Amino acid sequence: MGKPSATVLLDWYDRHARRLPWRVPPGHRRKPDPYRIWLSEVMLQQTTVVTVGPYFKSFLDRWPTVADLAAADLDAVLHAWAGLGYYARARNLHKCAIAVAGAHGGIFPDTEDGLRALPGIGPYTAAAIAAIAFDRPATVVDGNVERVMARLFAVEESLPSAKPNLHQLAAGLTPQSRPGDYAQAVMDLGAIVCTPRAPKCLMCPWQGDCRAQSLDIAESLPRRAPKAERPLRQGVVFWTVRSDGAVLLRRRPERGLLGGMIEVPSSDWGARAPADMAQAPVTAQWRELPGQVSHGFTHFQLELKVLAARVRKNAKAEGIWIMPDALGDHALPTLTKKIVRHALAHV
DNA sequence: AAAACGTGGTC
DNA sequence: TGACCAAGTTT
Repeated sequence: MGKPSATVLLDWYDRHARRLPWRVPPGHRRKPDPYRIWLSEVMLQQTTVVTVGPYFKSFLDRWPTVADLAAADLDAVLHAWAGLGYYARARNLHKCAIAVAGAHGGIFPDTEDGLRALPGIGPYTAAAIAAIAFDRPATVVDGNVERVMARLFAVEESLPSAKPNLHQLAAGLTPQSRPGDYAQAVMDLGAIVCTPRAPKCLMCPWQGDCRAQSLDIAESLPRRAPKAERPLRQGVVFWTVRSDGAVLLRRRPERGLLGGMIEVPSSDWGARAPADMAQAPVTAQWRELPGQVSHGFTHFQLELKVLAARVRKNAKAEGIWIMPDALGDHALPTLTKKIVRHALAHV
């Protein structure tokens, strides 16, 4: 079985490359803007191309350069990021913009090590920016590349322990010529042809070099260690409506889950919802709304009952009073939006 | 080093 | 419909 050829893959890429908002088409003379490459790569961390599209365009429209983004309020960035998830990315994005616009004079580092030192840029993103924006022969390894390598070389060891091996196999194929296009080509191959389920091996430019295909085990690779089960957590949220119509929300702490985002005040989330009103933001006549709000996080499933009450115009409470019409002006993550929708529909 | 960290789409 | 997964990083 021959070694998979970068040239063969690049030929395939020249014909099949996806047209993406942040991508310079293959063979194009224009150089990619490192700011756009960085912005897209951070947004694409654990997030699909389809989801990222509109966010990328609105960020670029609003903050065309890294200096513009650095000058923005963190609140505005979190608001614009709302719905994308993994909100630490938005805080690190802002930190990184400030670092680049400040200490680096508005110029992104052009080496993996230099990039790796910036907030929110890990091994994958540093390699991707070095390759795509600066055409350096960095080895770019994301989930697609891991899958492609596991199949090409029929790696039976399971993830995540196989990561170092897969990285080394990927490094052995990385070319000196057109490394940026090559990196995107392997990822496109994984997204279009070498898909997790039902890979289209007959369309693959590397089919003659793929051990997994010759063994007819492509779809079963890469193997993965069983993932931990997601426990169920429960709680109650307090939908507090003031006599002028404003509702009570609050900002979550900067660190941790949904850090810095706006939430509806709630009890702790535990194995069971608390039975008393001890954690209510105000003393009031609480009434339970029908149904509940369910939301899945990466590491637990959440179920929330909604309690509602009306309070006087001069009621004192920790938080932010917001008119329902103005909710769009704030950084509401999807969980908060679900609760708001549920409360508005049932109160 | 293992766990924390969101969300939406797919089959 | 529930499990799986997506251009990972941080602590």
